[in-house]
Amino acid sequence: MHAVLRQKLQIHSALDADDIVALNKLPYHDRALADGEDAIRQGDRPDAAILVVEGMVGRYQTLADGRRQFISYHITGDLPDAQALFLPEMDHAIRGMGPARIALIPHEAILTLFVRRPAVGLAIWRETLIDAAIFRSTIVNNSARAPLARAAHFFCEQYYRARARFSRRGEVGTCSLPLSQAQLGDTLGMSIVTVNRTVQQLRRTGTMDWNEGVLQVKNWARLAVIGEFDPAYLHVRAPRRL
Amino acid sequence: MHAVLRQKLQIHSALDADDIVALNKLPYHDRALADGEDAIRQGDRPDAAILVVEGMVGRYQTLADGRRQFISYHITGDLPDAQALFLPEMDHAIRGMGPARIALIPHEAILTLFVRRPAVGLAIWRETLIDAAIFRSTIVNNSARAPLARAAHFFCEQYYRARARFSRRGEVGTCSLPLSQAQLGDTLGMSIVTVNRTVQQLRRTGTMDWNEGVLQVKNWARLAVIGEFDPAYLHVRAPRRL
DNA sequence: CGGAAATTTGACAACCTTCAAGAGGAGTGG
DNA sequence: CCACTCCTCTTGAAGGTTGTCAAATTTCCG
Repeated sequence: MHAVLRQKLQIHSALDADDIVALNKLPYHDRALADGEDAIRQGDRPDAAILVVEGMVGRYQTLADGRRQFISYHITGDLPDAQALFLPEMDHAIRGMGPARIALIPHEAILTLFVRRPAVGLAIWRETLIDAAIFRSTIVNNSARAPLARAAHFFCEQYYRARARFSRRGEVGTCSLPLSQAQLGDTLGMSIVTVNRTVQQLRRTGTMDWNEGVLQVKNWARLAVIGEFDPAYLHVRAPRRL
Repeated sequence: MHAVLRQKLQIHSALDADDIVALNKLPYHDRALADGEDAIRQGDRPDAAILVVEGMVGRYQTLADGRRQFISYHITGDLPDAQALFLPEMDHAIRGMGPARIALIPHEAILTLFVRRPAVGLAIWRETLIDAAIFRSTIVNNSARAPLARAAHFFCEQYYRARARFSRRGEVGTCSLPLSQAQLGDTLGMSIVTVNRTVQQLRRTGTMDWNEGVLQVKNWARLAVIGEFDPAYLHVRAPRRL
């Protein structure tokens, strides 16, 4: 758990030895999430923050008529509800996409750490800012791009984020993306039928495949062109050449 | 300028006398923005933060084919590019919607202030988190709601944010919303024709009007129902009864 | 093996976008 | 002062895309 958090923060922020010592003393407890199980619900006032240790979790809001809109997905090392440190009431829920493992870190311990080790606070602040940058990109993607480009951009982002952390060069490869087509529809704002046809159309380009929760990228450059994908907004400190 | 910033932060954060003294010493310089003038462009690396003093500014991204997608709008007291304090490269641009006045506060001065007065840093952090909450809501709105509800929700948000700051109770009233219908289309992800017909449809409900840059709310309760608007996500500390 | 869930396909209607053109103002120059 | 241009708003019509409805097929899980 401590290693996961440290590595994530060090992607974009410099931590000194004392920061890391303090980080490693953070108390936490593990929790397993079943597929579809909520870790937090809309309206909750959590007193601990979530760190994704393994698997994927998704954030979503529920609409008046019961439909869901997914907002973002998070993988190992992400802090999907860091904003709850300062905004007491959750405006969205968080659930496991497939089975996942999370660590719960008491807010109190994190806030104490911020006082003693401001650099850690800034690193987590930066984390929340990257989160917001991804939201901005999602607004643009879901509002302005046609289905094919929209889906391609989404796949690019998921692949890039999964890969940026685990490997350096990955023109070709796979990553986990354990969603159903219905859930992808609730992510991109398209009907399930359109999702299905769009994914098939993408497959026919030969740039990617997506089956049984695994995304396979066959031609990164062309997929990125289709999705108009420019990873600048992910603000990885030293942009990785994929 | 100092009063504008102080009042904004005090909406949601407690500042003590020393915090305010330090805040009032922040250096800045004023800048006038003409209608449509960019304050910052995508790719810039600004060394000063923007505080909106008067008027409205909008953030937008430009797509591959030149189309624009507006992301958010900001009024007096907002810090629309606070994220640039820690994410050096701008992933979007900021421009005046109608003539506006902004104050530029050097990043260096703000960062120094954070060290001496951590409460101010937390207040601005909270500001960026509310920003992100608004983004989440925008993702949901633009992805999942039909045109009528989508436009209604947008108008509700703009009205609520404008009103939350300036007056307590405003079931009925007006606020400035200096956009063209084309720009609203680039905000909500709808064509200009659909915007026009949707606004007319909203007018016919008798709940609102929008003309010459002025939004007039005639029946807040019904407009909020049409837009499925719940202001919880704006995280105003003591929710105002509108 | 059987039932449920997910994916896939087809058909049709509805909605939205695009294209086109007209109306109403604001600003400029003759 | 009027004509002209530009911009925004508005309206109409046509065509295409997407959503809805429905059902078949495949996959997953107990």
